[in-house]
Amino acid sequence: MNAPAHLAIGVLSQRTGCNIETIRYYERVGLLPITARSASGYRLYGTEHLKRLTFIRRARALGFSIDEIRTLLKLADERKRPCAEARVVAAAHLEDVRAKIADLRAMERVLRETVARCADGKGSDCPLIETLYRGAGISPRSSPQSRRDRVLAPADVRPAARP
Amino acid sequence: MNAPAHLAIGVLSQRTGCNIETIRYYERVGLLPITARSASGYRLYGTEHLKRLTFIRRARALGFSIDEIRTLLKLADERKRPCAEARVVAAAHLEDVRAKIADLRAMERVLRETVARCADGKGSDCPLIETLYRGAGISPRSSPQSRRDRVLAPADVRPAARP
DNA sequence: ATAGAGTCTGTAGTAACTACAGACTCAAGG
DNA sequence: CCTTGAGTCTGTAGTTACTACAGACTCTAT
Repeated sequence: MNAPAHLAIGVLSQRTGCNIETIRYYERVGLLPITARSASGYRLYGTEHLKRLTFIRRARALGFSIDEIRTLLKLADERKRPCAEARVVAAAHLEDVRAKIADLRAMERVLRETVARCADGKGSDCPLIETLYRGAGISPRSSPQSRRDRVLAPADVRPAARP
Repeated sequence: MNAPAHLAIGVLSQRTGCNIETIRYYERVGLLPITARSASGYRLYGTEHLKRLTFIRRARALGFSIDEIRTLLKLADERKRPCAEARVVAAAHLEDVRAKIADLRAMERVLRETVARCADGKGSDCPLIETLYRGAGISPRSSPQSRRDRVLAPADVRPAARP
């Protein structure tokens, strides 16, 4: 065992690939516990934090939200009958992921077709822009009370943040 | 033609399925022009706004960011050689969408497998939680300088907002 | 005249971070 | 012992694309 008893935040950051500000953020929002501090106020972490943070990062990489992870961690912490409940969380999330894939596939198809028409466009107008202006065979909504933005995809499909 | 000369914001909202606050937001961020106002200060819209907003909503539904739409609109407004440039924007976006699909597929696979193991889990521990803690055949990063969060997907894969 | 709907501005909230500023602390070198 | 540079601290503000108010007007119909 060559692991030291306490790790500084920078070491934890390196070991998990999670940046320092994010670690402090996870503490603020309650995913990581409030740690012991050194005499001068530095956070001190142990291997349990390393494991927990790894868990969090993996779950995030699988697309779980912070809230879902909070639930999962609570279940893991309780260590009683967590399996069924954890499965519910994961299954719901799986459905979300599948819905998202379906939406993105629809986007992909329209984009691909439009870009293709753009590529061999000999006319004066840009087919891409025409498509967006005139609509790709989709009419603007007629019923105002319909809750969904039925252009191509459900209303709640928003692009993920791309910095 | 039964379209009136000016539409109030609420009517524009109904016709486009875009909510009122969002319309004002688009004006603030420069996607919609600053409109004429009635004597009492109400915004007045015409069919050109209706078309433009429809364009914006469709582009958003296809996952274009506000910034990309700004570019697209500028090209459409300029009406000179927009096709090639618009195609570049759309093609880049198409690549993003494809990358996102690939990432989500990877998530889907791991989630599906994990949930399945969870369903027929006869042991005492939850395989889902174990997976997250121990890793799904993926080791925690060793090289600190590697830029990507190589758990399953690139670091910039974040789940889309789900209210 | 008055009720109820529509609209206005401005601000603040959301998710999940990221990016500072300005102050401290720590370890190594001279 | 002092300095230098790296590490860490807090707190606040920025990001994206909206959404949700509060409080004040205005418009339409009865």
